[in-house]
Amino acid sequence: MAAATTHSDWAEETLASLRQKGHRSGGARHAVIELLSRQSCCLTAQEIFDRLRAADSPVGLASVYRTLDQLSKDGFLQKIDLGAGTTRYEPLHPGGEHHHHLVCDRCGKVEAFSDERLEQALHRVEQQTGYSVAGHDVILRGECRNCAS
Amino acid sequence: MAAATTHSDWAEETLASLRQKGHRSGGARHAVIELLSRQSCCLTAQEIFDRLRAADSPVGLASVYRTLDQLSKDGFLQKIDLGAGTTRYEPLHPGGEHHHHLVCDRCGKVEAFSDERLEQALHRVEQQTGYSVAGHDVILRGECRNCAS
DNA sequence: CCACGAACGAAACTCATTCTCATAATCGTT
DNA sequence: AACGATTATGAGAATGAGTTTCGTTCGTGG
Repeated sequence: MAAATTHSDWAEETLASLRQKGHRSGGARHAVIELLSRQSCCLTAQEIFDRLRAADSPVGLASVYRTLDQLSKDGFLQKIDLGAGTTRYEPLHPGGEHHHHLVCDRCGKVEAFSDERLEQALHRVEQQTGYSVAGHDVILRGECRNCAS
Repeated sequence: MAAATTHSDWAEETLASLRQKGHRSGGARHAVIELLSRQSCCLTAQEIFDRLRAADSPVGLASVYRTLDQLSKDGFLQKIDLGAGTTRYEPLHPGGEHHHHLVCDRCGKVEAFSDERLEQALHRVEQQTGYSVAGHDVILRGECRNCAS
């Protein structure tokens, strides 16, 4: 695989980008980025807030949202809306694999999947639209193996 | 074309299904269904509420949500979450064409598209997951022709 | 070390959606 | 056609995610 970024790489690159853009390094943003870098699955803002509270980094909820918003705009996070009324966020590894999500409507479990042919089909459609497509979201809904039985 | 349902068919089938399930026919639900049947593009609950208010059918917002929820569960409506914080709904024509959405991040415009190869790729992925997949959502985001210039 | 301005946190606020509950309407039964 | 059981409805309160405001804190260049 062509140099997929590791978790700590992601945090470093993200912080470096912020520094380069002239931002200062505050404690709240650093804590959010550090927490995100250690997660592979997607988190909600509230979960991030709660976990940082439970740990030794009492951040404000507003700072969590500010950070998530900023990182999403800069392309370091992917916003994922699974339809449950809360947005989820997960690190986006540039050059790393691109994946989508599979949600169990019954138990709420979320899994990731990726498929090259699907990406190709999406790419082809994106060309045809006439839009300059910046990205796409794909969500499959159904029942997971456990719930289906 | 292979018997795609017409708009009024959709309303009739939807009402028939409710009757068959032992529901009574109230005015609010009927008004919501009737309004939806006349729309091809997706609407938000608030838009439905406002339009019915503006017309001669003063329904309660709770009734709008109740109806939308019920019809979604029964498979007559598709819930569409475009990420703007509000859920949209549109009639689902059984046997009719299945489409997805293209959203302009700048002006908010929504267009529909459909692509057979994309559906095939999705279907193939769905088989591989091990889930019993009930449906899928695909959203393409970008800038429309107007906004890109 | 200072001053400036960015980053922060608490709390008020917005807005979509859900809940509660009293009232009105529907429909099978008489 | 009236009755009664029960469902549908609507107003408004409640919830909860996300945003805004604003005074305070803190990082950083000078």
